[in-house]
Amino acid sequence: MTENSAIRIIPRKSLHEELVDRLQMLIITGELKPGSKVPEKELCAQFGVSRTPMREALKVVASDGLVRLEQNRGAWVAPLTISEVEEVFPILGVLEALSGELACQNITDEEIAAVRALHAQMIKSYESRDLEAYFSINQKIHRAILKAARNDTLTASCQALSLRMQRARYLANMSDDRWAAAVQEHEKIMEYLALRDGKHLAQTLLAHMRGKQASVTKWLISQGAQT
Amino acid sequence: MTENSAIRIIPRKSLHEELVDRLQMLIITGELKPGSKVPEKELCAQFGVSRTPMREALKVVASDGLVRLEQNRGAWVAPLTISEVEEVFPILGVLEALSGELACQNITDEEIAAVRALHAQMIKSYESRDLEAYFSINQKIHRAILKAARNDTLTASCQALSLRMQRARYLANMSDDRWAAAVQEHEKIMEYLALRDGKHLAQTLLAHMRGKQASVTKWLISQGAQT
DNA sequence: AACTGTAATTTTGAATTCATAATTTAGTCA
DNA sequence: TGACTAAATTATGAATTCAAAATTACAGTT
Repeated sequence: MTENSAIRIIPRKSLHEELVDRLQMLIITGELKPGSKVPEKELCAQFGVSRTPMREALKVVASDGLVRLEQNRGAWVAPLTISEVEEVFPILGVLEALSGELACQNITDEEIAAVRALHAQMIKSYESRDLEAYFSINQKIHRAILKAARNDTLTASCQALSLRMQRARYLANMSDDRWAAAVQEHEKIMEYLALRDGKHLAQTLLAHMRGKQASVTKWLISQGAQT
Repeated sequence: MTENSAIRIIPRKSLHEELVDRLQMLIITGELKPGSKVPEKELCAQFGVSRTPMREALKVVASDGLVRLEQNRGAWVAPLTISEVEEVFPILGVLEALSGELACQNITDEEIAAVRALHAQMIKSYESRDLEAYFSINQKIHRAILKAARNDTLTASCQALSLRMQRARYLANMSDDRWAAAVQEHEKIMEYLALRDGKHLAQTLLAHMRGKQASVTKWLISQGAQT
């Protein structure tokens, strides 16, 4: 088990950047469980790298809040608490609202058409109750709006915070009601974006985020999560 | 010069955390100049640490956007561009607006009194045209409001983005007009905070940030900064 | 003198090594 | 048996080492 069973050589960017992505993935998908210890040695073996780049990556992931470093006690996967959700969603709300306003100022007709296509796909996923596909396309839509906002810093900020919430969204099933409401909200988002009505788009995105927050919080409570 | 000339042993927290703070300081104060190479070796010698914790710190600072890492070419101090300012200030605007709203919901009478005291000190600094003190107290006020918002994530996000703008604010002299306007805005901020009028406080903080942006942009242009 | 190609040097990224702190295990005694 | 102590083990933080890449210095050519 120590040798070659699951080793993958990583070429692409720098090792530590790649490892940052991998670590984030492991945490988001729940392969590394909230509150558990990050098994530094095993991960090094799994990815076939030494401790140096792995530890560099852990420092970066820690600065994003996905893990916590304890002096002389190593790295721990940050638990996902209700109060964290209550902190992060309002921030994401105002950031997405801003992204909506900026997008309305900058988006091209082609980009609107592309979002419309994604929106149509998403509706199909909803109608066939394909949650996996729905989430994936949903993310693409939000990313497309962010891209149209032409603000890389905003994109980076949103993505860093989204990551922290994603592991909840990944695992939380929406209620039927919430899903229907979310789709309704997306109809409005699409409409205001097409009209380039920044004010209303911002409002709708903010409300959309509040809906998500409520849904995630409800799920967390049902799971008996920490405050 | 290689030995003991300016070596300081660093005890406090973990080396890399301490180094993150030091690096940020060096960049904010302009000791490390925008666009210049980060002299890894010299810094290691200066702080009396090996390359490992220094490089860990650089990775973290890079993820905050203060330095850029180039594959096999080391770390470079991120240049401060006009477009970066135009990206970051609007984000800071909505975040501070949010902090204002939340602060109005949560702030105690004692905290309001403390902010009022800071405000009075700041006015004194203004009247004696002590820019250094003014900036320092100004920051304290914004931090106090953030603290009253009771949202650590918001605090962290604001501080990360503020850092990137601070090196401009550090070096840029305000015009007399801008300074007077800023003080006026702070009067309103104080007033709405005392009334716990979140909506108006948010608006005022947003406008305040727009004023800062304009002032910094103007200065950058006068310096012939990059777009 | 300017240009090009090559060798020496330096810098960088990553693995390894080492000292120390934390944890586990083993052993002692009540 | 169970609590306490001390030794052994392991994990962590940081320094050092090493290979590869980039930069610099330099010789030879025009």
